[in-house]
Amino acid sequence: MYYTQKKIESALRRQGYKITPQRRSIISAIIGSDEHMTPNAIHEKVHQEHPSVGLVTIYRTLEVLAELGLICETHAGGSCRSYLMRRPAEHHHHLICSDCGKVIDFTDCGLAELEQRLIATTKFKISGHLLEFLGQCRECVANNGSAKQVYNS
Amino acid sequence: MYYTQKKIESALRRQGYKITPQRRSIISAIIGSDEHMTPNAIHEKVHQEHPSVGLVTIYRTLEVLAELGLICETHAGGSCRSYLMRRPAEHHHHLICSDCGKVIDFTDCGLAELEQRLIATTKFKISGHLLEFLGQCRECVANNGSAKQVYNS
DNA sequence: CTGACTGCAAATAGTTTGCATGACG
DNA sequence: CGTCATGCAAACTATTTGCAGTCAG
Repeated sequence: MYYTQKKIESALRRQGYKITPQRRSIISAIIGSDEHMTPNAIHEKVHQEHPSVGLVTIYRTLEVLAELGLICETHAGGSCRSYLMRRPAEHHHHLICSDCGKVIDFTDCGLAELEQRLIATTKFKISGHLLEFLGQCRECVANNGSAKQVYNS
Repeated sequence: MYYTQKKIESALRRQGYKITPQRRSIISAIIGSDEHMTPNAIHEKVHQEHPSVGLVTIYRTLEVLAELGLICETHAGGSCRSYLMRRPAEHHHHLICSDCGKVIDFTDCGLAELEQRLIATTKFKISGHLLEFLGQCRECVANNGSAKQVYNS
């Protein structure tokens, strides 16, 4: 279901990109995490094994991975910076805990009908959609109090 | 339906904020535009009338307006920087042209059922959702060629 | 009057680029 | 071996903050 280290590496190789220890480590860091990660978070994680890896390399590797569609960006909680996460091969959306950052994927958004209606009424050529639910996971609800209202619902 | 200059100003006043010519101008710039605007775009527009207004003031005013829920942020095309737009008072979503930035609002997303299902299966406390369709409007389809695939669909 | 608002300049944070060196294939 | 990748430093862009003067209420 999810991409494996192997699959990603062979995809890279197939596209003429070289496999370096740095890239291996970056890929493994992304795959090994259940949460969205900022470039910075990835850097810290990679740094533990390979202290010499620069943040620049993270950015450049992420660019390549995103280009090949092996990772995707999301927009988590309040801040709008680009977050990245491992990505299942198929269409999916996210349910994000705004407290701990936990991400749950789901695929059945049932928006096809709405999309058709929008196309009919607006004559747009729709290329995709972004759907994210925000909230608090059970653990964070238990720990804190009420959820912050992040987006209008 | 949409906030008017008057309503926004009285909301500000009610909260103890002062109405200055700069703020008036910023509000009017946002209200007067059909598209999402970056802080920079707002600055340019405001600058035409009041050349002395600094970008800093734009940021500070936007912060206040967002705090009071009078404007909202969105995530347009590829780039992930924060964009802002006028905001209807009620629940709505956006259909965004990734070429020209045109924004169409719609309110009937029909996601309530999905939300209930997610709550049931994940035990999340869901505080809201973000739904944006990306594509090209009729004009841009006519002018260019095929749409770029921005988000997975 | 007085606290809130503004503009400037400087500080931050995040991200990108140029270049010489190093390593994958 | 040639080419692509890396690391460093510097450049850039977007945004925030400190401060002294100004203005709305």
